[in-house]
Amino acid sequence: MVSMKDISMACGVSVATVSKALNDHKDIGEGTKKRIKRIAKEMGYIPNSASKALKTRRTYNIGVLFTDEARSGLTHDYFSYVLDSFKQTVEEQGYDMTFINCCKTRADRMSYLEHAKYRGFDGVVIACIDFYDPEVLELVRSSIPLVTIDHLFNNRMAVISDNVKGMKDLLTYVYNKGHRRIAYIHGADSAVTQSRLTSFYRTAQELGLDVPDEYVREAAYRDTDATFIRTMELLDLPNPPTCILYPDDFASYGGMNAINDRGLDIPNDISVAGYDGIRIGRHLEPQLTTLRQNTKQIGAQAAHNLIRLIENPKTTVAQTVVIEGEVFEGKTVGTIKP
Amino acid sequence: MVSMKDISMACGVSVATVSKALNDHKDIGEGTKKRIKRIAKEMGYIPNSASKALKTRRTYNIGVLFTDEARSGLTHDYFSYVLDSFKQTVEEQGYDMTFINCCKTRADRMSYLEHAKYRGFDGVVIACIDFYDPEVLELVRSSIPLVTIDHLFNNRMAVISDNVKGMKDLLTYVYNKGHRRIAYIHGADSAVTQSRLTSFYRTAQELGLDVPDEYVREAAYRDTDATFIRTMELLDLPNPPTCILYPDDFASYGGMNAINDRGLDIPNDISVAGYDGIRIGRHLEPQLTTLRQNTKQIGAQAAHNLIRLIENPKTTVAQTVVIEGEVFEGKTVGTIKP
DNA sequence: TGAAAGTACGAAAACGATTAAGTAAATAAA
DNA sequence: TTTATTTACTTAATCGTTTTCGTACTTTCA
Repeated sequence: MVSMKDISMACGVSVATVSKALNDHKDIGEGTKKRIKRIAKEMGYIPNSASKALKTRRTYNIGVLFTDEARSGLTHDYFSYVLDSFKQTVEEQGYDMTFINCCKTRADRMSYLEHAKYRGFDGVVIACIDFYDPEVLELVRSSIPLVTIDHLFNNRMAVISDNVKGMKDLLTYVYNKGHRRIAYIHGADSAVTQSRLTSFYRTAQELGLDVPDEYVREAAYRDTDATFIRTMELLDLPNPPTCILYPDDFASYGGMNAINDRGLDIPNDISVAGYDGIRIGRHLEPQLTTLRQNTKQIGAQAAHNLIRLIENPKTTVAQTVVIEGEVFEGKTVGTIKP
Repeated sequence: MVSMKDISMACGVSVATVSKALNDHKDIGEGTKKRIKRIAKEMGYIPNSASKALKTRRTYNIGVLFTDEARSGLTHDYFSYVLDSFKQTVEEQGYDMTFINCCKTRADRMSYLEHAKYRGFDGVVIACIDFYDPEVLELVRSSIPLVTIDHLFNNRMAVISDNVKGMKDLLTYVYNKGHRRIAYIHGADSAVTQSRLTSFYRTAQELGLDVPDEYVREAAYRDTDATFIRTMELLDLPNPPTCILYPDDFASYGGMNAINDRGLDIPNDISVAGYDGIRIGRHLEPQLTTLRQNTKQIGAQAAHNLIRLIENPKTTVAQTVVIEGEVFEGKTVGTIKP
């Protein structure tokens, strides 16, 4: 490994001069600077991030915490797209991304915060996680620059998908297609669920829509078995809905299976809509009508805001960015004639 | 940030003693060791990975290169599961995972190898990538411990899904269901494609199966449009196949759409099979028959072998591990009576 | 011509750890 | 009792950078 010392010897200057030349400090002569850079390149010099970090206290490394219950957020349709966009954006800005170790089985493991300090992350992004985990709270209460996705903490930067407008738009879309008996199978309790549920009720009221209690049921996100059962229950109602909204696209297929099993046709006999806009939904027939969340924007905004926060901690106030999605008009919501 | 120096002062010993005590060296008295550890914990001491790496030349950090054409491998059904398993395994062993920066737009970017050296990765894993990229070759020719997934380089460790046996098993399964006119729409050229294609032909021969040239067509992986077109072409043949194999599960849905558009029923009129075993395939109706690759094993083996290589570079020879998948018997391949 | 400014570089300390080598005291062996 | 060994620590160098403070030499300006 060739170091600045090697270059300094090859050039007949001090290491200080090499450092300054490579970092374009102004107090180095043009000629020397050129020469040092040339020799450095010739010798195949690569800086050492560890020693750089040690001196400057900046790692240009961002910690990511994406942890589903069982697995990482990597296998999660929605979050993997968000993460992908986040990654692309931070890399454009010269930052790297390291996962915060979330293996909870090791005896000598560190907490999330300890791990973040250990690695010296310049900032941290959190998503797809149990936000009530004490370790998450510890991290959030720390002084590390941090951005959360789809969850709001006090005085912390957040990027959230606009679930209020999303649900409103989706419900309104369905309403405008003539549906008046609309059921909603929602996900398990969380900030996201609450936003959508509240928006669902409020929008229904605004539209003058009657929503019987039995039309609103709970399932878990991405749980096709749960939505299958809930859907069966809805279909068994004396006055079943003409349209069912699901927690997310993936789970909606469980519901659609129930509907198909009953010999009903989508969208002629009953309509369905998902939430997320996962890729495969656009490639299956009938194409899934859904609220497509803007994962590209969410990831990019989270990255930009986090980096801004890192690079000027004073001027940036904690702010929340809300990213709108849009109704993707597939073929699973049919028109009801009055 | 409390450092060893702070602890040494609080304990009235030298920093060397603190270091040795915390690292359980044998030449520190029991009492002192206990005391130092206690005080360290009380003071909230967290080691500094940068300075540790600087001295020891070990980062306990693994670089990952997962790069699809446009995006990272994060949004790739198969690879995201492999990566998830890899992550879990390395974390259990005390390693972290950092992405190798693959943003190719920055002017001052580093090559993959440069980046790996810069960050001092103890090892690198590569998958889901253009293995002919010159930068990848540079990385492969370097002396960094490295494991590739689903690709074989000379003298490099590799973990590959058993595409030969996989295709053989899948084709044999279909054959045993009575099919004799079996088409194969394969993916674009790559090591994986070649293995499967070769195995397809060889197995066909072993089974005494006639495969007309027009039954074998090329599409791209995960490209539903391509498989849609190829499927239409197959259906237009004077003597169309009774079963079509696809490049992967995702792409198979493009083919199934074509089949449905023709008013044909799966599996009664025609059968299809995918490859991968993506999660949603098991939750859609009809359940997709496919070759389920063992992503859990692939990721875990890659991690274990890489870490073994890192921890004893001498004794470990470059080896290839082949992980078998298994036929997942869904409902898309029907039985043909003789 | 002399003082003030500016330019181009170097010396050395520091970041937070590890580790080889040294040392003093206690213990064991001769 | 003397010598050898063991124990428990310390000293100091080092990893590869960055950065403050000097310093020698030039240039500028009164």
